Amino acid sequence: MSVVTLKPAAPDRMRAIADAIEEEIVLGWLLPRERLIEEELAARFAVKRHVVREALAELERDGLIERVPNKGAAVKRLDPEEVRQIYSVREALETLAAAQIPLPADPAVVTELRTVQQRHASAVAAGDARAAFRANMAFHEALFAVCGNRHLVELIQMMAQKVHGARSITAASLDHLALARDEHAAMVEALENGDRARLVALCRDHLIPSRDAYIATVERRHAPDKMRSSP
Amino acid sequence: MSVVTLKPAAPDRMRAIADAIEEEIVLGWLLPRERLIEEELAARFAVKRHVVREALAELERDGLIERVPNKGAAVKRLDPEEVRQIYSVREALETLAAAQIPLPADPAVVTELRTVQQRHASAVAAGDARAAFRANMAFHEALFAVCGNRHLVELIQMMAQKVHGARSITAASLDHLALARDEHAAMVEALENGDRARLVALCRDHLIPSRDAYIATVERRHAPDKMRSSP
DNA sequence: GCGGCGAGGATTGTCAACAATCATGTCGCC
DNA sequence: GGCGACATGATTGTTGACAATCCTCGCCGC
Repeated sequence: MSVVTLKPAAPDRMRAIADAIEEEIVLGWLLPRERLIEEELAARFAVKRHVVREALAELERDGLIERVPNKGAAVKRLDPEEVRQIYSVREALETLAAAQIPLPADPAVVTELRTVQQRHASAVAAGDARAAFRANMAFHEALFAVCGNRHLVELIQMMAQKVHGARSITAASLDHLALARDEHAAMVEALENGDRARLVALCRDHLIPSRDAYIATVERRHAPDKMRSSP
Repeated sequence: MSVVTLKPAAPDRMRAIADAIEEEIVLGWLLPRERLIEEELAARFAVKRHVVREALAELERDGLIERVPNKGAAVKRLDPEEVRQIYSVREALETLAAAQIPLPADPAVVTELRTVQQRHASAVAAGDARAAFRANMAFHEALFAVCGNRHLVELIQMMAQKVHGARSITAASLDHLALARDEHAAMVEALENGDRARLVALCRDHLIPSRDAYIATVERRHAPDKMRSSP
């Protein structure tokens, strides 16, 4: 690998922009109902509008934004019932994957997971929400990849993406970040000890905090159309 | 709803073309490794190349075709191991959905399912593979929609799509079609009688024939590059 | 005869301008 | 003073042409 990155071709730029927008949504830089206008984004990312359009289409398929014809795109507002359903599916998928992970785990896998987990811990310690988010994604990807079923892993990531718009509450909370860090450590431990029941339970319970935090936040202001401007 | 369908806008045409190509793949009109040329498709469907490009991107995301930059698109060749993994996930998802369907089922649902099922039966009797395929999809969509979790249903459809390229073996086989028809009838019956165990078992076993037929076909000619032209 | 090599054709990727559509604000009328 | 039609501006959707890339095939030198 030397000069390969000079020609990002087509899909790469599109993916890069989609990921960037996704990150801004997760980190709360972009709020629900906020509009995303193609030309503006094209200028910000220094690409042509065509590329932005494809990225927006991708984000719409992933469930992060909504697009109405001739009107534009806006980050999707997730209603609690939808979030509950998604988390229900996530629980099923992730426990299924956890149940299929061969135990005892390969030591190399444990080492790799520990590396990623420490990257996450460092980010949490530094209060770097963006790095924490990235490390968190990397951890889960590496963890579930061990189950051996690539398509199952893809589904898990897909469903995780769908609630990324609901993650801005927990993504910036130090309490939640610290809890996630500890749970990651426990997962690696369970993996190392070959404790399947504990691993499955950890994967299931790991989902609960962010789900409940979002639902609580939304339902606290259960008449969201009452106020229109800042609180 | 009155004059809504007059302006298909953008996404509808794209979806229509994607569906059309998907059908041709499932029915065996388009064989694996066959190339899909944008301009050719644009002419055939009487749309601009831009729309075809989006449709191909969609089909690539759905796992039906493969695209390499600057080289073009071709219908994907599924290797048996991948098919096994997909069916493994499908089994998990569909049994999960079947387990969540409220029983006893709403009579209206049973009536609707019976209607779709009879459409399928008629298509099988007439030997109309295309109509059978459509009715089959409609039946499964209606069946699993009863589980109440929209996102789970989407996942089920998504995974079903991924093996559509492997369906051309069974989609034209009268034996398989007749078997599927009978199994559909049994499912409706189990739904009506509130027999959950039977329903779940039927959903699981319903997947087996097409999976095994494909794997057997591929592994029978386990040196697929030997012959290049028509048999 | 055989392998590198370059020209040509086919196909995809990119671009900028044009057309269609929707939201907003303004003016005239009741 | 309120309400509706209209003009305007902002934004998206579409089109055709242009550029970059890759594969095929024939040619030349060895």
